[in-house]
Amino acid sequence: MAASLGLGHDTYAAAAYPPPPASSYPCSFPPGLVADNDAVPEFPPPPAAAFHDLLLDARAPPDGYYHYSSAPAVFANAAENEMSMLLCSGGGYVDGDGRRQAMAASGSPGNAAARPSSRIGFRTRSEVDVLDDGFKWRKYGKKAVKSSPNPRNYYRCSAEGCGVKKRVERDPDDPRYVVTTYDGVHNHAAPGAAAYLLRASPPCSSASAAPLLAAPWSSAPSSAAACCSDADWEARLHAAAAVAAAAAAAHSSESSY
DNA sequence: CGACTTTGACCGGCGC
DNA sequence: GCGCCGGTCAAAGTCG
Repeated sequence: MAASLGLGHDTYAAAAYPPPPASSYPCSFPPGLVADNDAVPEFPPPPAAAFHDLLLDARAPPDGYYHYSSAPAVFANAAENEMSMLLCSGGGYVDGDGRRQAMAASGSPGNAAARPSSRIGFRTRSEVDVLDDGFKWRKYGKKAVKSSPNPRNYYRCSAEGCGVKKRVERDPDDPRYVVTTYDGVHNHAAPGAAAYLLRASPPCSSASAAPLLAAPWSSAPSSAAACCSDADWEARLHAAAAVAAAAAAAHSSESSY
């Protein structure tokens, strides 16, 4: 695995931001999830990292332009599923050549005034390209990109008035992985698979995002183990990722603008 | 027949 | 100014 995580052209320069102290992670990974040491050797896994708290840790940079969360990456393995996650908000990212790029916005790429407030990328090992995250998406474009042999697909949330977009592509370095990048924040509830995740508050999180971040592992370990088959777990993990991403983005926007 | 996907064209930003 | 590139549009095709 390279020093930075390959997300197609939009390689997130995670190495530029050191991990926060262990004390920033007051909670535990959910049952069955472990940090993936091999994926990012320069980021030793926090000893006790809360998935949702990491997601909530996005903050706007001082210059309002570009940053990574102080918890730049979350890695998880569960049975046959692996997922890694990166947060980015504030409207910019660093491409594969290390150049700082403006966030493209709908209808006006690079327009700082119109750019979305957040972008969050997931890297998930999956045989299917499009993960069911509980939201309904409409594909609006497909593009071969120079940085990857695999095409990049563009989706928009089908909900009326919701401008959330996502890009999906196979990792050029490892086609077993799907890289999904979300732009924006849903302004509506998840109509499908993610809905069942919206339950009791997690043990520690911000009040604003708590309802969205209540993942399966937020309940007692015994009940979590009892309700999750491998397939169920994978589905929940995917859905939780999307829900958490939306919440993290919302939190980032609330605290930054 | 409506919703969705496909795909080539188009647009704007960026580097040279 | 020009060409490259990523992102989006929109017409045509497909599907249930």
